[in-house]
Amino acid sequence: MPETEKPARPPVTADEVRERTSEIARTLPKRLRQCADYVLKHPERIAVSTVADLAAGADVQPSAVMRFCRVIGFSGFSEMQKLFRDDYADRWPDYPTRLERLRDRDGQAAQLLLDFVGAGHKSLNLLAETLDFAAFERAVALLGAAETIHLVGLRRSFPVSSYLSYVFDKMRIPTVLHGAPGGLSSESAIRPGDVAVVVTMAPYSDEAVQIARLAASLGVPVVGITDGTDSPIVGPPGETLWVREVDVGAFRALSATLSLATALAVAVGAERAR
Amino acid sequence: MPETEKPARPPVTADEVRERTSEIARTLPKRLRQCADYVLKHPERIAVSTVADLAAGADVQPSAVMRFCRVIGFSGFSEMQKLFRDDYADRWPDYPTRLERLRDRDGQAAQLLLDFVGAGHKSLNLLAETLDFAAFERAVALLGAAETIHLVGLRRSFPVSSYLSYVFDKMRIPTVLHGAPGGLSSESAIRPGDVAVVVTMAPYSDEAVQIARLAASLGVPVVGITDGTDSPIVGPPGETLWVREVDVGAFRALSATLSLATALAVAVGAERAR
DNA sequence: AGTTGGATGGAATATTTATTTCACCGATGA
DNA sequence: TCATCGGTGAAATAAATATTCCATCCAACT
Repeated sequence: MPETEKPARPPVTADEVRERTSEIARTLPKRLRQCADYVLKHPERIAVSTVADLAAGADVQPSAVMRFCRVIGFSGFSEMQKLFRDDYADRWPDYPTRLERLRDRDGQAAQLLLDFVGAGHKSLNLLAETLDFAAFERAVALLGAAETIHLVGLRRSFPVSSYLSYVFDKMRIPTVLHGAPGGLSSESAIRPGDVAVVVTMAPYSDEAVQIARLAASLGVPVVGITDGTDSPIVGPPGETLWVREVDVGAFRALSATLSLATALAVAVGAERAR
Repeated sequence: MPETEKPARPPVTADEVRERTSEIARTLPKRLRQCADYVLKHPERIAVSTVADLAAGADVQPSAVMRFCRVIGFSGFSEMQKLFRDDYADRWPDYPTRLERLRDRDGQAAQLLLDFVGAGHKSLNLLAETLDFAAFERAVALLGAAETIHLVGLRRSFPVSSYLSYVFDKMRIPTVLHGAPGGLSSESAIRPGDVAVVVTMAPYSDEAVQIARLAASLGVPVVGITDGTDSPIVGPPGETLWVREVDVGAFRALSATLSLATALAVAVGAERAR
């Protein structure tokens, strides 16, 4: 028996709803198809309508609308509507206020999580506002032309370099991941024509800095992702991208750094596809 | 006797609401002024919020919001909301707003970065709004009492487990990181009294699932971080935490997952400090 | 200090809205 | 022709939400 096409998971963006809807619209029975057509035609109504309004608009019964929501993967109309409302509100983001509403949650640990979420929002904003986009574009060009990309990131930055390694690999771009815990040193793999991405945050790790120096001495440009002007990797030919993470107590998440790194990798992939 | 300032007739456009509001804001008592300020600052919220939401945003009681609606000239909140909902539908599609942000940015790559930042924001919201906080607290308690914590995460999830390893290490909590690329299998290190944290996202990696099963068979509880109800690690004793990431094209960042993981680790550290 | 009147918070109530249920319909295949 | 089953509509129920009410508070005035 063939697996059912029903998605186990509800969509997370309005776009995803549109996609799924148009995908399955042709296969739906009459009334559900009317719902689908209406949703495709008037997506903006969803955020501000009731089930009854929507049903009237699509010329069906409310229960048909409910069924439609389920077919798309939601638990019901409310869940779908929430998505569209958030999507709308996201254009005027005001995350602090939104989080405030969740504040009076149960325990300590829950508070902490909200703190990290808040810090993540702030870090992302900071990134979007302060990033040197010109340098970012140049870094993309540089990496787009590289033969092999060397990824360097230790300790706190290791998740970043390992994620870069994963994303590049998925796009079939050759990389070498340096400094993996317990891994062997692979510094000798650095050759002219390559480019290195070095991620290091204060306090800067000696090994990362050394690999950066080595690369520079071989004429290999370094794309640095770092967090301060006093960073030791500023200087050698290449580009430097600054990110700042907002911290929670003594701890810092990686939201901005990882978003930057991911965008960098995907942009490089797009660049190379041409 | 001077005419009262109360308009007998309700406003008929959203603009009119704004005008009246800013006109009388200074003359209003404290709570009503808070409402006025909030409405002026976030007019877009009115169409998609409930009275309770608005009240929370303005930090007043719902009844204060009701009074505010009356002061402006409406019969109640519903009447005001109706006005804003109609207004909202008229403005659709709101691509201009969206494009505006994008247009003044230089190139494609910058574009992409902003997309990832946007996805990050959404993912964080989704996390804050949908996380099962009770399960989160239970997971913290579980890990707080563990002897050794086993961290399992491969491929896309490896950055998460390696970051957990870093954070736990910083707090001097003993962990074993499994499945490091090129690392040796350390499954035999799993012993009763330990707890495992298994991070795996669709498509689920076999190895991660197997380690989870092994742990379960040894009576070691598993704290699962995963993204779907059909995830194979749901089931064994322990807790399951669901996270969903909003994606950009075919790519997905890790903002929410990493924030959750970090918060989990720090909360466990705090728990143990007691 | 005592009185008064508006302002406020919180809880009770009314209303709207979402969701479930179930009986019926109509096509499809035996 | 009859049984079956997905699809459908309508009405019942559950849940969320708006609205009202009232006891209490607070500041201004006597």
